[in-house]
Amino acid sequence: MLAQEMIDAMSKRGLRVTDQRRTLARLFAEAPGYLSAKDVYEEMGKTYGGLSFDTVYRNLRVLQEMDVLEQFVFEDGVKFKAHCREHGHHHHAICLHCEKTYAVPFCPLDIQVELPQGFNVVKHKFELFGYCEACGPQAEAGGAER
Amino acid sequence: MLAQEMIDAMSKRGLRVTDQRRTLARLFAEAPGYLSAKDVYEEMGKTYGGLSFDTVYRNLRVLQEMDVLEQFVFEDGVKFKAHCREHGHHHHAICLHCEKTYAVPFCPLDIQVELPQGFNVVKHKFELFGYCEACGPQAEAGGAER
DNA sequence: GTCTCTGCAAATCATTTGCAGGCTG
DNA sequence: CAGCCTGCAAATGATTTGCAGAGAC
Repeated sequence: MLAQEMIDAMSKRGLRVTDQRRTLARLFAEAPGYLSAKDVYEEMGKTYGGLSFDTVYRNLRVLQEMDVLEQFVFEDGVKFKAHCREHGHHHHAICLHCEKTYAVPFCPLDIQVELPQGFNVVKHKFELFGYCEACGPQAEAGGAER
Repeated sequence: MLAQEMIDAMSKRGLRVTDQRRTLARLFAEAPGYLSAKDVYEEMGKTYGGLSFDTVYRNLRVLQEMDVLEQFVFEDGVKFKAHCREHGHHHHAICLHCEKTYAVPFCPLDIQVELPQGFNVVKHKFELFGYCEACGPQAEAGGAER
C-alpha cells in the first residue's frame, strides 16, 4: 500500500494528518517486512526528533483498527506491516530473514480435511516460515524466528 | 499425559519432586485445555496455600523446556497444556470455548502447495479454531479467542 | 549435608492511560 | 477556535531475577 493511500484513508475517516502519521505511513510503505513497535520508534526517531513511544503505540493501534496495518503475533512479540493488497482469501509465507511476506493462494480448508467429529471451524491459520529466494543463499545458518 | 509420567520425567532429569510440582503435574494432567500462568496460579492456590507467582513461572518454563508442557502463543497471551501424546506429524483444532485441542492428522504440506518462487520452507503452522462437538450447542454467540 | 526449590521483593519490559499544551482542519 | 494529537510521566500487567531460608535426596 502506498503512503499516500494510507494517509488518504486516515483523512477520510476524520483523523488528523500529522507529521508523525505521514512519516509512519512512509515508513510502512517502504518497509520490506514486519516492524515491531520498537522498530518503528527507532526508525522514526532517525528522521523525526522528539518522538515518544506511546504515540507510536497509539498510532499503530489506530492504523490497525482501521485496517491500514496488519498485526501479527510472532513468538517474540507483536509486529506490524502495511495491509496486503492481495485480494481474495489467501495465506502467507514469511521469510525468517527479511520478514517479507509472500501470498500463498492455497487454503487447506478448500480440500476435504478430516476434522474432529462435530468440530465447527470458525477461523484458521496457515503460515509458512522459511527463507525466500533473495535471502535463501546467505541465510544458511542464522536467523530464527525468535 | 498422566501426572505420574510428568513427575517421573522430572525425577529422571535430576529435578526435585516437590509438592508444588506434584500439584502442577496433577493440574495439567486433569486440565481439559490450555492454562495461562494466571490460571495455574489461581488453580494451584486453591489446593495449595502460600504460593508465589514466580515459582509458577519458573516451573512452567522448566517443564516446557523439558517437553513436558507445550506452550502456545494465543493472541491474548501465552498458555500451556500437557504435551500431546499423539505420534507423528499432525496439527490441531482448538476449541474456542473449552480450549481443548484435537489432533488433525492432515498436513497441508503433504500435498503440492504452490509456493512463492524459490521459497524454502523451514517451519509451518496450521491451526483450526472453532467449537468442538461438546461445546458447539451452547457456544452459539460468545467466546472469541480475542 | 548439599544442592535445588521456594517465597519475597524488586527489577524489567511491553503497553496503556491521564493530563495539559500544541497543531490540524 | 474546537477537538484531535503529542510528549511526559506515571500506571499497569506479564515475566524475570537476586537473595536467603526450606525442603528433597
